[in-house]
Amino acid sequence: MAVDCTECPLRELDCFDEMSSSEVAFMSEFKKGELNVGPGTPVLVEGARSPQLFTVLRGMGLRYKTLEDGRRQVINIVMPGDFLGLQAAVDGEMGHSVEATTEMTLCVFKRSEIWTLFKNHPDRAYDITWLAATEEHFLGEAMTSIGQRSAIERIAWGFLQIWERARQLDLIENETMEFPFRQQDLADTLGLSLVHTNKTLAKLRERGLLTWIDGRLRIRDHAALQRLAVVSHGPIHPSRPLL
Amino acid sequence: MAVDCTECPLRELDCFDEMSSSEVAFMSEFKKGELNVGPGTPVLVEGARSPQLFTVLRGMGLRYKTLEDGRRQVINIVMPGDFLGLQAAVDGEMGHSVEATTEMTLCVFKRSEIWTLFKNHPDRAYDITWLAATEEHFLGEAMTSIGQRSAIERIAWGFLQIWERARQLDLIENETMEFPFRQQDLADTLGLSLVHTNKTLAKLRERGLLTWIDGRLRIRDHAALQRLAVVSHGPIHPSRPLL
DNA sequence: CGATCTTTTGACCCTTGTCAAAAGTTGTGG
DNA sequence: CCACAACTTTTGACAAGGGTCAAAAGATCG
Repeated sequence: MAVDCTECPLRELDCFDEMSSSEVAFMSEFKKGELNVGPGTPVLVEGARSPQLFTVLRGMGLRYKTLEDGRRQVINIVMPGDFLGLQAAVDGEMGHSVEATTEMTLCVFKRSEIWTLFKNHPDRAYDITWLAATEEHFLGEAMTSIGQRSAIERIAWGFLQIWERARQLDLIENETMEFPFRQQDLADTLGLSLVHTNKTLAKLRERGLLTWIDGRLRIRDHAALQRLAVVSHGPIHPSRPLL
Repeated sequence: MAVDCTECPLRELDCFDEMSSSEVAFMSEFKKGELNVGPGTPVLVEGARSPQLFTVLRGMGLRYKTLEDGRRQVINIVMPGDFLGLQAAVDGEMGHSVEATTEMTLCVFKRSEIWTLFKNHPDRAYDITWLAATEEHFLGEAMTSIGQRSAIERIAWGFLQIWERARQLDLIENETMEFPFRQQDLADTLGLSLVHTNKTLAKLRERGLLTWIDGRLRIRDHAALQRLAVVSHGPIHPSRPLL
């Protein structure tokens, strides 16, 4: 039932690094199994210790933090290839929660073996650090969006990010991609209210920049969105590690 | 002139992990020298490759990103013990810039040796990952502040963070700490305008929660600030690695 | 003692948030 | 297959938090 790392469908993609056969062999051993969860299932919980680490094999979800009074900030959108639980692995506990939005399949690793990994597989350890540093990079960009951009700029920026990731993962079919989130999720991602998000979205639609119907997103004018988003120098990584 | 790692003043602090003598010996070798820079000096530049990595030994600064039209988002405040340049080390280039605000002393490491570190010093490699994961954690919190909190909540939250870090670094003297930034810096950190930051700051002062005079900050009512900031569960780390 | 930078104030108003309700969707059980 | 509950999207009206502009008041410094 479970996919063996030797035939991991993600590894085929151009956006992921090549892996030597010994690396693949090690990952096969490191992988303890697969977890299948349905929409709405919490995968990791803020503040909790998790004995497990995951790599998303299939499906989408959200990472988020909640304030005591219920306000929620979505940190980012979880897509295939994302590595989950690193904070719990090194820090002891998670700084945010992760929840599946669609049905989702995760490769499961054992947290306690991460130390072995560092000791015996420096190349893989380096990859983990790469991922952490890259995530840090992304969060800096996201912070800049929320802190500096106007509502319409933020939404344009957000969709460009999502679109680019989907493109790399080959998730775009017929010019559209699956986008299974609610407007509320988008609002919480960008630090906007639901109502204002809705109205701003309408403007983008009216201007013919994008459509979002039946859970599928379509970018119709990429260039115009980029202009709107005031994108800074965006060096897109050719490929990244996969765990 | 340069401080040898064996007598690193930071290592004495409770907030940093103990280091074995062999670890110290390795760091001594890893350290290539010291860099002394004055206020306003750029240490790392967004988008640039840097052949060097740094650990802040003394002084304060800012990490920030700028948009093409000049808007600036401060990612966080740089304090002693902070490790700078990881993104450039693994990614090739920095996702943000770093600038010294006060005079600053930095320990200098050679980027190219980081791979040796991963190979021969898994414990130190693990520490680097720990730092990256913890930074990620912090950025998530900061994003939540900017995205969800009101102006007064953000400022309260921000000062609490800064105060806590200063406390750990034993930087509080006479109930006050050095805080060498401008209101504009604070505004750019929290995603607020200068004017509004100024007015909100005045409210906090009037309520007797804090003072900020002559570049020194004083928290007068810590509990009230925490209530204002709607702090979520804040597990403070007993100690962290130092590089 | 100007020149320059930072902080403070006041006036004004625009972007975004809040409230409320209608309209559209989806799913469930009878 | 309909009816109803529950959820999401859309609209409109209104309020306000926070932004912008401009200028005065304080600092800093050569």
